[in-house]
Amino acid sequence: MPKNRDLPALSEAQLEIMNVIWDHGECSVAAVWKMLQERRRVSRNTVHTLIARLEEKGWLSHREADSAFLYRASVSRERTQQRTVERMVQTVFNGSAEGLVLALLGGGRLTKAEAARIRQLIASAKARKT
Amino acid sequence: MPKNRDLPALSEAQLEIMNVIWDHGECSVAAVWKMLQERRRVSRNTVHTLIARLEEKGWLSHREADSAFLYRASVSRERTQQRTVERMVQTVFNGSAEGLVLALLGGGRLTKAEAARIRQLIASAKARKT
DNA sequence: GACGTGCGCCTACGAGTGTAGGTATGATCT
DNA sequence: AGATCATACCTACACTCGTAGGCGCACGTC
Repeated sequence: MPKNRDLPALSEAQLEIMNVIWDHGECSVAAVWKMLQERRRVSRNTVHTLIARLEEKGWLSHREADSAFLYRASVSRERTQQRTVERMVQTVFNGSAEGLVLALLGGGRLTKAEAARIRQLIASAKARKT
Repeated sequence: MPKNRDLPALSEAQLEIMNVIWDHGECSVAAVWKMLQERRRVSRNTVHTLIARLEEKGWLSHREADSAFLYRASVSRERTQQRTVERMVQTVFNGSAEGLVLALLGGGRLTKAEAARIRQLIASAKARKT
């Protein structure tokens, strides 16, 4: 179980793979390939290479089943997301978490409903902590 | 004026450069180098190469002054931050801005004061919008 | 006029990434 | 048994990135 403190950030293509596996649990290469295929054309071998490299670095592990390898994530999506956000707060927002929230709200990309739900999230987080 | 819609994400070293220039306005290579030098050892030529490549891609532009080039950002820090957050919401949080805020709050990295300020930010954003 | 110093520029190199072609092996179908 | 298919693995290539060495030019100093 590698602590993903050590792991560097995932690239976009790598995240695509991880997302599929986080969504579907254990997957064969072919399964991941088919999922990706729905959104963009990519070769099976490309997916294999990406998966193999992710395993090398500790993001995935596999077991053999039914004459094919099933891969599963060795790092949870939640911890990865948290690490990514922390990293971004540091590098892009100079350590200011408020800066990030400001950018999120100021981007003009949020619907009112989203903004409302976010407000509520933060309110309830406060309730839990105090 | 390139819309940074087109520009891909900045790497960490690239962001280091951009942050210096965003903080100090127009800078010569030597100036940026000295700023970075305070935090980590890096060659002047490295800084030059990074800056040149950033200019190639439209993040920076320069003018000549006093027998040296002064570089300035052609994309604002705010828009870059917003683009980065949006990109992250899409790729890491599957389009869910709430997911991002949840990860931010759940990371255990925020002090109570930070959380409070964030709440206030969101409250005032609401006030401005309604 | 020689000389150091600062600066822009060209070149390079190792690592990582995205992409994929080819090969070998084992299962399945006819 | 032979052909087809799925799968894992090896190899490769172009590109980016971080890092830096070295060259040449201009300018001030001695």
